[in-house]
Formats: sequence, structure tokens, C-alpha cells
Amino acid sequence: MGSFQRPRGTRDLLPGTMQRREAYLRTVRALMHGAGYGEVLTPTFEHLELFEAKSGAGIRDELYAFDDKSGRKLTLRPELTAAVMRAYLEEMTHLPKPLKLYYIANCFRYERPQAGRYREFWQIGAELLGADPLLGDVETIALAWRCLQAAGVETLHVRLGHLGLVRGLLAEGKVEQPEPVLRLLDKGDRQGLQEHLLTIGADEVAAPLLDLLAARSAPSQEQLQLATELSQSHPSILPTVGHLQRLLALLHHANVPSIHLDLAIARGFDYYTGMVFEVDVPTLGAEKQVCGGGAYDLLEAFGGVSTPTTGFAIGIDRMLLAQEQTRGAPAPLEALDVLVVPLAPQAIPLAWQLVTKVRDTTALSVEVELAGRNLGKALKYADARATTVVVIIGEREVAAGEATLRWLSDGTQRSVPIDLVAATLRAGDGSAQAPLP
RNA sequence: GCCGGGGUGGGGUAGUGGUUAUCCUAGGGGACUGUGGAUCCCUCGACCCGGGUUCAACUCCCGGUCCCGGCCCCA
Repeated sequence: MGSFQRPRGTRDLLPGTMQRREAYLRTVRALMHGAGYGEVLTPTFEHLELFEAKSGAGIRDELYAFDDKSGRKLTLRPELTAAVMRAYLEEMTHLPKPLKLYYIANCFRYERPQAGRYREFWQIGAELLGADPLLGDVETIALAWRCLQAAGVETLHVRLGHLGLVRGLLAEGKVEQPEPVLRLLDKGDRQGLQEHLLTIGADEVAAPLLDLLAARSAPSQEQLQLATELSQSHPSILPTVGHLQRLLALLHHANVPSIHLDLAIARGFDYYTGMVFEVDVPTLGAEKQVCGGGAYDLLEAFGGVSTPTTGFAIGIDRMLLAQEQTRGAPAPLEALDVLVVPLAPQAIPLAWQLVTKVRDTTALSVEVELAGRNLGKALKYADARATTVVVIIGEREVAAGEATLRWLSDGTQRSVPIDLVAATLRAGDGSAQAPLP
């Protein structure tokens, strides 16, 4: 080992890992474009005030914040939603609504690293501005579900809630500060909630809130039933109950299966206004949440015109960890399709002509043997690289205007006229095909 | 910020208050200057860092650091 280590909480991604990751991200990009979303990329750093405006000054010690040379207060972005909203207000307000944006980007948080939690991590996210609240909710959850499914992870638990319920009840109960209640609900701290409601004198809504909490893991239909019953004595939550009923029905048609209602989910920030959802991979351990999202409105707080927005963010790193649990860890290097081995000095020009032609006319990965090894060593190297075909060009081949193609899987060989090698490789002949990682 | 478990070549490991620090694997080379995955040989390469105890520390103690698991937090 050299003298230097990577900074704490960061990772080096090697070729095999990158190949798998890029395959997933390619799929995600295709899904996003297929749903009409356009990709955006915002700066890696922003003004500190942007994130303080979104999440409060308390997040400051979790940020990579710094002063630049002119004394500006900046920070590496801890997430993308605030930045995308900022960019929308700065450059995109005139675009037709609904506006659909997505991003794939790295974020930075100064937190204690754990399994699945890094100081530099990557997110896939989408934001939908100006849609009808119900239809926007369907669209957002359905899209998140498609992106999650594309990773081939076996068990995904989706939990869906709606802040209208609890906020409605709290408003009826004249509770001035809903945040502590939301937090206790989200944590599932029944006793703490009970005590807190007693302290603030919110007696009349204590019973329904505790009922919602107690029912959070019950089947969705039972929770809906409970909410419907509550709405008879608490009419302010009637619209929310109807919204959830319609949302669940529509999600069924959007092919999103098995959503578990959890009416106590809170995602404790003010700007969440309606639907909220979270997705877990249970086998990931303590840091098992791979996706979170919901309906929010940040634009007013950012000095713009209030606009209903829904969005989600997926933790790429955690998704890939979950993927490894089913697929196994990737090999460190990518496999090689073709290795061209010149065995004589006069074969070297031919080898380069050939490799150039194959690169121009096929999607195969092709190398010329670059270490000047003899054939035995070259074959051994090819084997270590999981190569499909070795093209041998020696004195005999040069004289005959041919190349010898050797398939490493079964050792079969064929002589092919040099002009036809690229076509033969492109045709694959059933074997010159890169296996999926 | 807190609690617990760890740290020996690139990966996996053995081991001890005084050794030439073990073995496997991977990398490089050779046996093998036109045929791989085998075998044999050679080679490269390590005790996380700092302080303390000691005649002597990789080993014991303290601190730090990094990794792992968990708490807090999770935008």
C-alpha cells in the first residue's frame, strides 16, 4: 500500500463495479425518458443558505460547508431536491407544466459512515412540478417503482402514508407545533406520544392519533377502514381518506403491487404536504431505506410561486448493495471479448489494422496483446481476462493472409481470411458475445 | 456525538514478549521463443499510526485512525 488512503466514508469504484452500475443507470435513464422526464445536472456546490432555507440551520453540521476565497458561504450539496427547485425558479418557470425533471448525481453529508451510508453517495431522483395532486402521486410512485424494480432486487417493501391525516387531526385539535408529534408518530414511540399529547393538552385528538399508530402495520384495507371511521367524527380528514382510496386504486392499474399503507409515516419536515412514501430492502440492515419521496411545496419558501410538486430519490449505493446480495459481488475487471496476438514482427501492423477494423465495426471489446508475450503467456492472460476469442497472427498466418481464431471456452480453432475476421467476430458465431455482468 | 467488535503482503490467513513472521491466492519471471485454465521453481510484497511499559513490543497498556455492527440522525 502507498502512503495515502481515501478519505473516510468514500469509496473507489473499480471497473467491474462501474460496469454493473452503468448498466443499471442506463436502464434508469431509459425509463425516465420513456416517462417523459428530462435529465438535469446542477452544481456540485451551492449557497449554504439554500439548504438552510429548506431544512433549517440545524443541518449545518452535517454539511461539507466552506467559505470560498471571496468569503461566500458554500456547501457541497447534501441532496438534489433543493437545488433542482432553485434551478427551476432560476431558469425553468416558463416551461410548460407539468414539468418532469430527473437527475443522477453525487451528494455529500458529514455523517458517521455505516454499512450502506457513505459521506459521498449517489442518488437517482425525479421531480414533477405542476401536476394534479392525485395524478402526480400516481405518476411519482409508479416511476419510482419502475426504477427500483430495474435493479433486480428481490424484496422491496413500499410504505405509503399521507400527512393530511395527521396534520388534519392536529389542526382540529388546535395543536400549534405539529413537528414533535409527527416525529414521535414516525418513530412509533407510543408512550412518548401519549405523554406529549397529554402535556400539550391535545386530549381530543389523542385517541385517533394513537389508533392510527397502533394500526400502522395492519393490512391497508383495515387502516383505510379506520381512517374512514375517524373521518365521520373528524370531517377535516375526509378529503385525505378519499385521496388515498383513489390513489391505491390507480396504483393498482399502474402495475404497482403490494403497497402497505402506513398512516403514521411522517418524514418530519414542514414542506411535505400530502402523500409520502418510503421503500426498504429489509436485508440491508440498519440503513435499509433505498427510496423516499412524497408531495411537497418548496417553491414558496424559495421566493417563487407555490406549485404542487412530487418527487422521490433513490439511493444508488444501497440499491447496488442489495443487488449484490442476490447476484454476488462483481468481478474487479470487465471481461474482454477479443484479444489479438501478433507473434511475429511483421504481424504487428496486421494486428493493428484488424483491431481498428473490429473496433470500428462491432461493439466488442478488443485488445492487441501489449506486453509482447509469447503465445502461451498470451493465452494465459486471455484466460485471466475471461476472454472469448483469441486471434492469433504469426508468420504462417501472414504468409497465408489468414488469422487463427481460437475460442477459449472449448479450444476450437478456425483459420479465417484476414479480411473476414471482423465480420466473423461480429456475427458472434454463437460465442463472441459479452456476457452480462 | 455515543456504544460494542476488529486491523499481519493486493485478497484470505498462521503465529509469538526475543523467530529468517507461516501458508494459500493474486501480480511479475522461468521450465515452455506457435497453443491457456495444470504442475514445478524463482520473485515481488505485510505486523494501521503515535506514545508508554520493558534489556527487548508485531505481541502488553493508553491515545488516535480506519473498517464492521448498532444508537442518534437520516433532507
